[in-house]
Amino acid sequence: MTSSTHRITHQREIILQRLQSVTSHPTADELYVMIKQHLPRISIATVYRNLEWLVDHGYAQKIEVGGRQKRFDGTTRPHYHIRCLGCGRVDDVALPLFENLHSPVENHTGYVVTKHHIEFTGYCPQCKQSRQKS
Amino acid sequence: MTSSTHRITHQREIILQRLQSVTSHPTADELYVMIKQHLPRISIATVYRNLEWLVDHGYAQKIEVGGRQKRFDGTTRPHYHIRCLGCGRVDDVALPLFENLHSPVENHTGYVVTKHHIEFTGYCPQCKQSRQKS
DNA sequence: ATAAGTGCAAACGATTTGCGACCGC
DNA sequence: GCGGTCGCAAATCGTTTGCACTTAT
Repeated sequence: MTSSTHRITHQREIILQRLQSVTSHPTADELYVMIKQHLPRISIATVYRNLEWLVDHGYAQKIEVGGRQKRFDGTTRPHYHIRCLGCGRVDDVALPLFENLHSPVENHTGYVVTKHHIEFTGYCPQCKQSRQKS
Repeated sequence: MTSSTHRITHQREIILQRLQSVTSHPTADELYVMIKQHLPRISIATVYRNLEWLVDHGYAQKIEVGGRQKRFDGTTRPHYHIRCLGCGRVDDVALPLFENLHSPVENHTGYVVTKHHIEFTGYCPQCKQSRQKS
């Protein structure tokens, strides 16, 4: 933990700070436009590389849900998500974690289980009204 | 349900049949190679188009899990999955469904919830031994 | 000096699309 | 003949990579 040279670079700091400033779960390119306002010359490659780095070093998490793009979350505490099938937005779901599922699953699958994730899908408050029996 | 012209074409039939012939959860290109043995001139575009069609018409499901490629499932009964972080394979998890989660989630998120999915991740029997404290 | 990090542009892998040919009614 | 479907190739989208240049120590 206490080695290496540059560790938290300026770019990394801004990226994490922008990620933590929102409660949404932005995609890399959504973050890219947010970050550009603070670092106009940053490249999308740096955003991807540093998001990966932040995840690997326990500063953020990548949430692997459906939809084409990956999304990122500035908190590392595990929690569940709900994704809108209309607009793609992702919100947190405040449900207690089901920790106790892992061992029964290990028993019948033979896997070692490291994590689980629950993704709900549906329509967000905005999208649900703009589709009253279209 | 009873309209249109061609409905189940030969290609669609073979694709669904191949998909249903396996208990794994193949990606589009894994299916493509399986299907080519029966329809050597089929194109990958047809596979994608028809998988989409089969899903939309209730013959199959797309399982939106992590990893880069989408996977398909020849059964439409909802169930949970576990994905191996080593080799990427996906297996079924025989856990009863948590149907009762939807209304509490609707209440606190304001979404209309249509589905949910649980994805476990870990290491499959094969991969877990080939990584004894590497 | 040197190892890590950056920006840019090109490469990549998965999926989608435009289009002319084709098939079954 | 007509609408739906097909195969092919090209296009697109999200993400990753190679490389030459910069930066902090």
